[in-house]
Amino acid sequence: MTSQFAPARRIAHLDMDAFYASVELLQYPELRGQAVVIGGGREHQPQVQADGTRRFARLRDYVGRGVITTATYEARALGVGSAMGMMKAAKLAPDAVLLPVNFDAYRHYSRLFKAAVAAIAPAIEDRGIDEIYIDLTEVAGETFELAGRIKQAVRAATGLSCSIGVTPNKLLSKICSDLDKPDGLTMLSLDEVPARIWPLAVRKINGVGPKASEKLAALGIATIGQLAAADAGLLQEHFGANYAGWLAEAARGLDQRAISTSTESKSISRETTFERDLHARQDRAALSGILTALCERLAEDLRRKSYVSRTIGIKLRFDDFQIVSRNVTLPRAVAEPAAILQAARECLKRVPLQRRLRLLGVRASTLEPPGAPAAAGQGRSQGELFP
DNA sequence: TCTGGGGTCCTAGGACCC
DNA sequence: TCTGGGGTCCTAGGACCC
Repeated sequence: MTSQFAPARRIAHLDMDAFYASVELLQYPELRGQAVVIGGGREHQPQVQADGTRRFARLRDYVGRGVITTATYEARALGVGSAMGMMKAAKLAPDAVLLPVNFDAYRHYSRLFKAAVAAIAPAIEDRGIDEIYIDLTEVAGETFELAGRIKQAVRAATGLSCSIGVTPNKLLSKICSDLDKPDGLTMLSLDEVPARIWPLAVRKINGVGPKASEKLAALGIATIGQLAAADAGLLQEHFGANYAGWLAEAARGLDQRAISTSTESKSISRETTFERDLHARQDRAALSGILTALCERLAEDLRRKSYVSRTIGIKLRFDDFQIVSRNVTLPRAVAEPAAILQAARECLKRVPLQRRLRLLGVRASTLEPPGAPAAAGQGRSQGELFP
């Protein structure tokens, strides 16, 4: 794709610092400097006391199956962090302040920071609520000054800090935004990859997760530099041609992916983990109520986002954490709760339900805008087969 | 008393079509 | 009596990410 005439790309990755926790600190400034974790449901709201001060729940008070979504840097110093079960975290940091998630507030600040960036650099790829890629290639200005201006604009719009990496591609920028957190700004060119990227753990590569890094470790490959030096045949043997080829490119800091500005969803889903594991027979009524509620919420999501869905699926997680899914593609797209529920029930019939269930989810995929003509050649309706 | 909820992409096999 | 090479659509599972 890169022609010899194309200008060198300048891709930024911007990551908000401890985003959920930082938004909470805007509302509760008296917690600044303390260990604070965000997680759980609507319980443990701060209580306003008679003298006007607020009383906060502590991590030790938590009972349930929630995980931490974000922790302040003070809390991270105690060994707790994202995705850790809160019961486990409570052992490490019982005195940490516990706040419930407040997605409405996070979405609000997410819109604010993205709008502030878009006013400077419009080519933005959304990567969730708290991070974006920005293509600065066509934006006038020297890179360091430009990145500083973006950080300042984010702070002015939200009162929050962020960390930015700027490099020739998304892969390196993602790594670099994490190198100097919080409030960091890291720039890197391709010829700096050996000195600054190769010493890092392979896990720092976006796309190398727990499974792949463990397999690599077993091969004696711990750092990105070792990955870059690894034998191509060896990698292919263990990871397949596709992933092995990508690993080798990534280790050299090469990545041609363009910024994607599309906002179309591929699927929409709702799921819930029960307070206690449920059995298909003994807890039939409870499960039925939960399934109905999930379908209603999914229908509401579809309506709000103006989609109809041709494929409805369910997801179950059993008490042993095994996940199974079933889905069905319908002759025509649906969005009504009753139609979703009917399809979900059909899917559920195809799952053996011996074990207790921990989680139930409903998913809508093959999304279309409502009223769009059915895509030609898709599906095989009885009507077409037997005119 | 481990382990949330919302997503994307990839793989692999089978059905079916030309 | 057997052999093709595409291609799309669909399902289920898994890795990974925020």
